[in-house]
Amino acid sequence: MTGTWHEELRARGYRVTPQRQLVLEAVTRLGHATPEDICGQVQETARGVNISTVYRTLELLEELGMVTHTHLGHGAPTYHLASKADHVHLVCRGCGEITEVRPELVHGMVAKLEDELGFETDVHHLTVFGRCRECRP
Amino acid sequence: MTGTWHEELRARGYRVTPQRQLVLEAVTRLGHATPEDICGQVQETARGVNISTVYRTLELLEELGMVTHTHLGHGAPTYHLASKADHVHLVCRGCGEITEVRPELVHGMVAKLEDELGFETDVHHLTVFGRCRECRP
DNA sequence: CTAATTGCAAACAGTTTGCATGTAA
DNA sequence: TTACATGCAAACTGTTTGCAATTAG
Repeated sequence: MTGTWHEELRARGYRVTPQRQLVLEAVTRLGHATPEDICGQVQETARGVNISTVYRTLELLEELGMVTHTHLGHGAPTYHLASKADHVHLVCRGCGEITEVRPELVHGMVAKLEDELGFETDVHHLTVFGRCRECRP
Repeated sequence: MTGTWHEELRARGYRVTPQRQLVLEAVTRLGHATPEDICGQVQETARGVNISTVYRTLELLEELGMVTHTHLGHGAPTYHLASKADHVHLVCRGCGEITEVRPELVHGMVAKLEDELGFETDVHHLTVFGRCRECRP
């Protein structure tokens, strides 16, 4: 598994660096992590990695299809492993709780957008804001 | 119609100021406008209104339920009149086109989230990213 | 009058960029 | 050896805040 993306990077003319490995490990371990979270995690594990390197690496990993990001609130976006991203996010405006739900719950909507408009939904990036059971009026 | 929200403001101890009227007019005229767009529009119409006043006013109007905002991309959020906000946004990652669709298209999803999880969806804030017919692979 | 509101400047968070230095291949 | 990557500092965008001056009621 480790070798796989090393080849992928090299095949495209990119290099495998310790920083890139550390960032990917941090995304794997943390899930739903902001660039700053990732930077912090990496700095604990080892020597410092600059925040701008984290941004550049996340951009690269996203381009390679290994990670994806979502906007869960007002601040920084959060990053996931793409392989663990098969869910939709619910964000409660009351308590701020983030819930991951099965993508089947939105299949009806996705099918309608497809049939009526030819629009292909990016389900992994979908975030639904609202109020959870506990926070409803 | 003009008088209505003036009363509303005063009743809550807020004041009706020229700046607040101009910002509301700009939101009405522009639709899908960022704070900066709104500031620009207001400055054309009349004497300058500071960007920080625009932010403070939008916050107030949102609290009063007169406007809402959505995040349609990476940059600044866009503001609408709440009375014209009864739609869901589709954003195409290819051409950047923003489409407004009838909220009925997502009623199935909303009902499922409600039934299965007790989650109340904020439909007006919902933005679906993906690819439009023209930009699909 | 006087408390709410504004403008301004400064602080702030998140992100991007230019460039000299370092390093994977 | 050399093109790619990093670190650093500086610029930049979007937003918030403190405070003195202004103004609606």
